[in-house]
Amino acid sequence: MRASSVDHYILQALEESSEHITSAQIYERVRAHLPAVNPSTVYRALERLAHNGKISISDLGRGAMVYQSMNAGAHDHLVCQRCGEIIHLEHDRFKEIFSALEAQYGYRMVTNHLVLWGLCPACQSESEAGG
Amino acid sequence: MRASSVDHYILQALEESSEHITSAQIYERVRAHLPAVNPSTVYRALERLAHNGKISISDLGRGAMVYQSMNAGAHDHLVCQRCGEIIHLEHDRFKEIFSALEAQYGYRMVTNHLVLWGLCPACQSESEAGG
DNA sequence: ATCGCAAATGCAATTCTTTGCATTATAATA
DNA sequence: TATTATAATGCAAAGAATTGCATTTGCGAT
Repeated sequence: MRASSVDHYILQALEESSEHITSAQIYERVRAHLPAVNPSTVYRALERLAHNGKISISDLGRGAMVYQSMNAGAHDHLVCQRCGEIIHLEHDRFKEIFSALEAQYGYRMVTNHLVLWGLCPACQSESEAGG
Repeated sequence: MRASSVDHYILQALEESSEHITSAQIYERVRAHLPAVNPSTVYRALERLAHNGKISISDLGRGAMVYQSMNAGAHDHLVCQRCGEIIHLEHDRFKEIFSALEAQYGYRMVTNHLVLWGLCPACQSESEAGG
């Protein structure tokens, strides 16, 4: 496996940002160091890093995938399908199930930024009113 | 809320297929009934149906979203990040956690086709061998 | 230093999905 | 029937992400 400076700057961008960031944001930050870098290079690097367990990719319903370092503490998300509100959940909540799955299927669980969808209290009310 | 024949044919296509199907497959089946229908109409209908809790949308890593009827029994997926193998999980496994989340946050959980990522036994070996 | 291989990259094209805007269809009301 | 409001649609363009292919780069072996 060869090191890549793109990988380095991507990881740096992810470590520096406390929140999940989009590929566009990552691309901008990489470009600050490598002005001529191509978007596809960044996408490929992101895919490679995810493949190797360095980062994780989630769809939080923002229209673009968001990325985070695996070094950041594992946490999960409860997202309102309507208004997009995001609640962060302790990953410990799922540890038991994940362990059971690993034991049962021999899988090594990779997910540590699970996304659960629901309707927040406010949007439930609107939902009942509107149909 | 107005009825739409597109909605009808989409639901029909989903009920007829035991497995998750892609938007392309759905589009083809709707077009069998409405030859001139536009892709964006189908995408919008899919979004609408998901919004109204009739169907669910999942990314199973196939390069395109897959769709399923909410009438199909709730089940979740354990997907190998490398080879794409899909294991179906009983949704009951998560019922307890979901109930706890609903109680704690007042959310109504919508997810019933959760996707968990991992590495299957075979791909773990390859992973250790290859780096 | 040179050679050769595999990984990484650039570029353009393609695929998948969403969005803006004008138009059409539907249902309720007058 | 005519009117109005809202939902659904078509079309084209934009956005997000992936892919094919040729080129370049980095590393090890010679």
